[in-house]
Amino acid sequence: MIAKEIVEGIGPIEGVAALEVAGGYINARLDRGLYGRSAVAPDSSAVAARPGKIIVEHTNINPNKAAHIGHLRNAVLGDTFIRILRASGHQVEAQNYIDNTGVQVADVVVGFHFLEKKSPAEVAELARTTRFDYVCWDLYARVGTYYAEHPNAVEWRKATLHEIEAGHGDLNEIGHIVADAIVECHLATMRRLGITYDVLPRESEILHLEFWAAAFELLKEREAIYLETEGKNAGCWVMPGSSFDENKEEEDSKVIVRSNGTVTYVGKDIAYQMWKFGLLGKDFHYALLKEYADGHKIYVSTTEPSEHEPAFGKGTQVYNVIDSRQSYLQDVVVAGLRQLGFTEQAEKSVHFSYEMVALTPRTCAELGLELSEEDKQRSYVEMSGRKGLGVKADDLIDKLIETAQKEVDPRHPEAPAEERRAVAEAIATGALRYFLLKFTRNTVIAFDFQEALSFEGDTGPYVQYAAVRARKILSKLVEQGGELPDFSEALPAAALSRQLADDGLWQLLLAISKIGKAIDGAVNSGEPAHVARYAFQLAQSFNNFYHAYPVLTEENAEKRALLLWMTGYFREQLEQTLTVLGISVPVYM
RNA sequence: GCGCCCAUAGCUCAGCUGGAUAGAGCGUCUGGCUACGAACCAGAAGGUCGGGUGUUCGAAUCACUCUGGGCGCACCA
Repeated sequence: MIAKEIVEGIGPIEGVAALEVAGGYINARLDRGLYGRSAVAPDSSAVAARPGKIIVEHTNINPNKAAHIGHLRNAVLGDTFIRILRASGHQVEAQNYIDNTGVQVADVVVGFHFLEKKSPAEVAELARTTRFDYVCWDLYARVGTYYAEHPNAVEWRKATLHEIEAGHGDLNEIGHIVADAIVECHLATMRRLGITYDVLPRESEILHLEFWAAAFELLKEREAIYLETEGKNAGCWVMPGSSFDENKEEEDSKVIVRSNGTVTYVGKDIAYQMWKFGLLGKDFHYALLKEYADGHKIYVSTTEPSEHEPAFGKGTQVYNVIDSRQSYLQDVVVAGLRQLGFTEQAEKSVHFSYEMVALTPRTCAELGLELSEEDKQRSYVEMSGRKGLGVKADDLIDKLIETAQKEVDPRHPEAPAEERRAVAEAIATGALRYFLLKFTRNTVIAFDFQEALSFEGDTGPYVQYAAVRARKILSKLVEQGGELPDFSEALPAAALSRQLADDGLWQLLLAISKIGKAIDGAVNSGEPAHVARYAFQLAQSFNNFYHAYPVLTEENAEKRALLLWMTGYFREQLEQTLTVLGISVPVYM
């Protein structure tokens, strides 16, 4: 009733062909010719640059062992979100924090020095000649079991941490050899997936440049923390529980400085978060760590100035890609900023959280890992670096390439081996990135080899395949001596109106033109999975089109022009979407 | 004990700020390759959205509650 009155009273709208009443709803039918025309001959599609700089910190792997699939989820989420932000016009800085002086590195040092009795020179030799991140992976697990059996061995860790902090001695030297070598391994692993960084801020510089001291003074001055005089935390500087959770009381206070005067992890993190916003009053110096063939440079923090050092930090918004298990600590960090009076920055601090990657019992069995009866009943089992329980990133990538190669080789026996290898790599990394992105962030991924190695259905290769098919149609056209018409001439609004009366084609056009919406949605919700989902739907629409509308054999000239234009438009939009996802399109499949 | 998260088809997951007959993929069953290459497509079967109460014209979506899972809650990082 009301709907009918509205329809009758509203009058004609530009671009809308008809309004219909349907069971209390009003359906607007777009003018297909006009809509199509705006896609064939767009006015201007440049994305406007946005003010400010967004810092996205991700990866952050302890440099003491090989990266595993949990780390990959972090890095792929972070890297993709960066690409999404950049696609929507933001200036973004990719940071990867390196804790090269922490307990995890110290434990591997303990392994080399106390268990294996190796000198720094011998460790350096190992780093050069072996699959070092794998060696450390095993050693770290060994140290873990050793601690469990010899509780006193924790003294070794203490001694090691002490030397590393003081900055001298064999233990310190081994620590830096290990951390530097493992960082190189991680960078190489991530590079295989197209992931890179702008700057690597390291804990060693945070320590030597005394970032903490500056933050400590400010925290005391603004009374964000106080010296506890009684109870279990007597002698410690603590942040009251009420600062980060209104339901908390004094007894839930968080220790920031221990009674022995050393700072806790959270305290250091507050100082670091302040630096990211340019609030600390201190800064790093930088050195060029590496430069890739494509010109991309990665800088690393240093204590001494060098020539031509770029400026990092001073962000207006900060995303910390950290798994959801650390949400409590992230809350404390943000509360620290707020208590210091930096309310704006506190609001611009986003814990970009995601659930862990666990393993299915079946995958554990395939890896030869023994599980308790209890674990076998679970739907997934948590990974543990300390126990050496996990799937190494490079092993998984290798396995994916191997699997892809088995599909590629028989399809293209005549192609050069090198080219087939490149195709297999594109498929493997596309499959992996897509697999990690298709789940929304707060879904626990129960990793399963069979599922991850699949190239059919809702997978990266499915999407790549659609893109390859679109390219193939266009290249076949040229091969047959044809050429692309000038669509702006060949497809005036009237022609589009005629051709788009076909619902199948109209639906495809609607699907293709929604990329901007998908990206905006992903930015607003912080959900890269939206873009992955859009890519899949787009590929589905195209595969459908591919079967329903033979392009090159179409005899009606106007329709053929439309089909060719659609193919090209699809190809363009899908490739753009895949680029945002960090997935490349192989030359053939 | 307190806090956060999750529960949707046999399995794995979507479902954005509540809106029309709840969607994919896998698996199962039927069909489709002398081809713009089937890593594909078409079709079928399969769900009282964990239970309950409430708010609303309207709830998978919001609130409360119960049940069953997961993860946190150190002078560890």
